[in-house]
Amino acid sequence: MSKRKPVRVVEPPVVAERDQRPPVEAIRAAAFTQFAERGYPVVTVRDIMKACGLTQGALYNHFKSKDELLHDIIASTQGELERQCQQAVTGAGDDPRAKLAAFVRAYVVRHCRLRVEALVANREISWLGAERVADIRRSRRAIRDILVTILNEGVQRGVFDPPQIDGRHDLKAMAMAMLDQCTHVSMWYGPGGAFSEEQMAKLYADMALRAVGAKPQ
Amino acid sequence: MSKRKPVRVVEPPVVAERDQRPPVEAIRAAAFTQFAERGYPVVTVRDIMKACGLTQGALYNHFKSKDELLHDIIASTQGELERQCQQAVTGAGDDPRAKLAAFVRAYVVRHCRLRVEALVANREISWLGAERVADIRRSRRAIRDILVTILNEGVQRGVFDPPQIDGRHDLKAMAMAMLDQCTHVSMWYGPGGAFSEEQMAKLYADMALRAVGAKPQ
DNA sequence: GAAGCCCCTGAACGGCCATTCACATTGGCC
DNA sequence: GGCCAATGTGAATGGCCGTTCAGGGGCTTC
Repeated sequence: MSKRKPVRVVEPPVVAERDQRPPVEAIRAAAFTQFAERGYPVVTVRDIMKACGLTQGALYNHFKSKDELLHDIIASTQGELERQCQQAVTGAGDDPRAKLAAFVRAYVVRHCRLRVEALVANREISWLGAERVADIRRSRRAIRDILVTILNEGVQRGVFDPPQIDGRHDLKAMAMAMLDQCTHVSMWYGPGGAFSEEQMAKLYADMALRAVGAKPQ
Repeated sequence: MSKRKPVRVVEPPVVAERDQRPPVEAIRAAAFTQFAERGYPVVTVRDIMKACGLTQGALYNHFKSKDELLHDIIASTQGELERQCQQAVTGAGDDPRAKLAAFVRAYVVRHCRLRVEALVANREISWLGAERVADIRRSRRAIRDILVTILNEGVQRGVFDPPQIDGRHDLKAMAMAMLDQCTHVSMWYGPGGAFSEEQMAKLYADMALRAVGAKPQ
């Protein structure tokens, strides 16, 4: 009757065959799956290593600590996300409307396609030690700032007419709102549904353009 | 060098004076704060009880388990949220535009004002055992359905003209998107900022109305 | 065939976990 | 004053935790 740990639905991993990939990758992969299914604090080093056919001690030949392992996983998806957002915007030409649409579409497609990666990056980030969390936050701010810049341009050029509160805009809040919205598709979108990733992305881009009051192109 | 637990930024609680309120409430309050600051799995029963000036064993005179304690906390805020949403809508008259605005405003004001409650309810829910999570999910679905119903009415009556994908609506997806957006104000809104809770609520209501293509009233 | 390196093993360390239980201590009521 | 229920204590139970480290294989390179 003494259940020692909260379990988040899924049971610990069975023993596995030794993963054939290079050990660092095998460990990363196993940890990723475990963190996604059960959450960082209840996944033990032993669980992770068992899942790729090694023993506890071997982890420390490849990572300094469990914490570093988590950071490694989150940082790599976060970095790729930032790159993709930047790329989408620079490839979209000069019109703020096109930039906004491209940004949202890229962001949403990614969050539909790499749901699990997004989930881990967003849900487990709070377990990172203070030093290791800093660069992830920086990247998030950078992404937000891309969006804020687009909104600003749109307003300056008169192609966006966003809602005001007492005569003032709050473009930062709007950017946050949009990002929250787009980020959390990953929490409920399933590929089995009636709409594809691209259709979702289009829907979200439409909503974003409407929200900022984009003038017809 | 053997840091035993991930810490989520904040240190365990110092010993506290015995809380003067009735014990159940004192425990609930202490647990709530601890869960909010450090997260369910790393908060120990000893931590909670120490924070309200009791010892571990006493918890079990008031709750069956740590799990039940968490459920108790989440269920009470979730219930109140559901009630407030319902109330806002029924008090808003007949026009779907008014209903939508009222819903969003109530939801956002609450999530700005009770940020921490929202945070705990959303972040820690995944630690609840399968049996205990069911009624929370039911309540969430109920809230979503209120929103879907409003959107549906608006479309039927021709006062909403939401974006389509390949000629079809996806009102459920739109409802989810709006809820995600509104829920996560609680993650970054701070009362020190330039805008009040009510101003935020108005901003979000405006965005929602624009997103669904509400015709001018 | 020796040396050096990389990688893995599994025991060991010091400590903490949720829950139970025999045992006080209270305070109201006869 | 005696009884009872409610409530609190803190030791005990049977574990598991992240990390370290001595020991040992199996490579390559001389």
